[in-house]
Amino acid sequence: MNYKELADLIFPNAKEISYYEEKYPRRNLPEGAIVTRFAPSPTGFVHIGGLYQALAARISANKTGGVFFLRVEDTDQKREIENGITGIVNSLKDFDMEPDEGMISETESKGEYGPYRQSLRKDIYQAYAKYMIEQGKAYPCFATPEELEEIRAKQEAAKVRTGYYGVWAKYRNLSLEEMAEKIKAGVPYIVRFKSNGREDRKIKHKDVIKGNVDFPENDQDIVIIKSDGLPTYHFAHLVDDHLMGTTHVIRSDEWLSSVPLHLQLFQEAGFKAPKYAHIAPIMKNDNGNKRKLSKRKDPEAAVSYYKEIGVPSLAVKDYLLNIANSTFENWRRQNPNVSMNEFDFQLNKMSVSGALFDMTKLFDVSKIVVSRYTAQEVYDESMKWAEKYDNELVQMLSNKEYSLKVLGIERGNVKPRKDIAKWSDVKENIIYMYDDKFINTKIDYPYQTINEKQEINKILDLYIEKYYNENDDKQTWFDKIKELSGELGYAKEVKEFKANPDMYKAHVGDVSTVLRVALTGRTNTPDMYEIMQVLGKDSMIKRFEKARNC
RNA sequence: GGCCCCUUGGUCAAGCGGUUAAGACGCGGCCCUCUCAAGGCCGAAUCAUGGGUUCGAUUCCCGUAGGGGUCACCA
Repeated sequence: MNYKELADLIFPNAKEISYYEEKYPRRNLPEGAIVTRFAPSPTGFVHIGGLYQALAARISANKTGGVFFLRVEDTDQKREIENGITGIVNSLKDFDMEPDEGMISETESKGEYGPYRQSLRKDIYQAYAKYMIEQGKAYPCFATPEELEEIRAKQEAAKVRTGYYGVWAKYRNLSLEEMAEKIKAGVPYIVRFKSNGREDRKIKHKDVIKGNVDFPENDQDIVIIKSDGLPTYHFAHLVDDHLMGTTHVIRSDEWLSSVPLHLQLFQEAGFKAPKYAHIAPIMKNDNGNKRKLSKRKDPEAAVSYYKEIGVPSLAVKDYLLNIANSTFENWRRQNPNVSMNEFDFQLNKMSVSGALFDMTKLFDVSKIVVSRYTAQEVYDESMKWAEKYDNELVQMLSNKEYSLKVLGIERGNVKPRKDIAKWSDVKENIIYMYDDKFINTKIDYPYQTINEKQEINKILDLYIEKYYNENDDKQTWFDKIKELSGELGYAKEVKEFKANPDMYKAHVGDVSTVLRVALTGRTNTPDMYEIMQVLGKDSMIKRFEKARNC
């Protein structure tokens, strides 16, 4: 019995690895091109941290003329969810980060290095596992869960490291004959890597993000093929990233401690190891404690959350890039309308420690993004959002011509309004502009300095009858409000009032407030001239009437 | 517990042996011919800690504390 015969016994139908090596030739890409991937498990919604990694990967590939692919790691069928891949594919699409290769739906993929779904690559993994056995670098292990438990208990009692290694690896040194015998007798087994590492030796590694990291060598005989015939993450990583030509593994830093193992795997298999970039997770402050954003506890951990509240995906990406490379913010200020692909993104400039997710900052970024939108764009995006989440807003927006005017207030000029962070803000922002929402709703008019009914009515009547003219330009319009103020004994200028407060009842600002409150039911609104223009005289008369009867 | 990583204002952070320790969000104030928003100006607020090394440490080394990760037939 030799390794080859043992390998044949275990994987009688597996192909030679040369078959796959030829089938998936090395990529022909320019020097420095980054081939990288997003490799999630279809076990739930896409996490904001996952999107963050994917963004770093997508941009790195774009910048270098490389490849970004989507590989689905579904080797744990127990944890899989219904339509998990679709969720991932759609999330990437929502953020305009579609992969160059990989899964494009639950079952379909594109690209020459597939399948891109690990459960469909079973034959490939087995071929490579067979190869490892032939080389004497892997072996069948017959340990039952009970035996493993027993080993662990002994290790804990002896206060030594737990795991399957060295003298504890009880099936590691079985003779090939003994192994064959058990297999033929039908004893269940899995396949383990035969580590030649030593815990007392150190390896040096340079992570693209974390920099120099030293570890002890790996000496664990980790499982490479599970009892269901599928590989573990580590082995799938070795095989897939080798065959798919990955140059950079960009992943969450919880994997950092697996680096010694992965390097060893590549070394022993005789393949070139990729570079590793371990990204710090996005954290949340939970009662003074920093912790990872949790899928279970934090709604904002799901990328779908941002879609639901209507934060533009571009804003989420801008914010994330802000965290990724702090120079981005400044660049963005200088290049407000340039694609983020033009930004000189540096993987190695990413933060080594986890940043707290700052929703306020995200909204600020978002307000800037939205302020650059035209009224038409705000309209389109709000409508798209509303159709899914807010019927009343759809109904309001269905009056398109009018809505465009409303959304156009203080928009498109040099100092565009910066008050919408998310589409779910829109309704509250504009609802008072719609007569059918305003006229028949009970309003508590928040009058301020001038709050006597009679005086208010006097202002409203005089203004609409004597002063207001729809054709006035803004300056004339305001001059008339001043005149109105003067006629009724109010100061035409605020400064004048402040200088001689005893000579006037109040000032032009107070008069304006009366008009504003009567018109909108609010003390704070955008520019009142524009509001009147959009409302039109008929609506103004109706609104003044309503205010008078209140 | 072992191993590994991290620690600059409330938050994101620049910094890479000599700086008045940038900038952004948030906060406070003032100014902006009517209120907001925006904008402009100003301000409060940071190098976890103890030892070294050095003429000089935020920066380099060691320890301590705190935080995080990892120790599966899960990824």
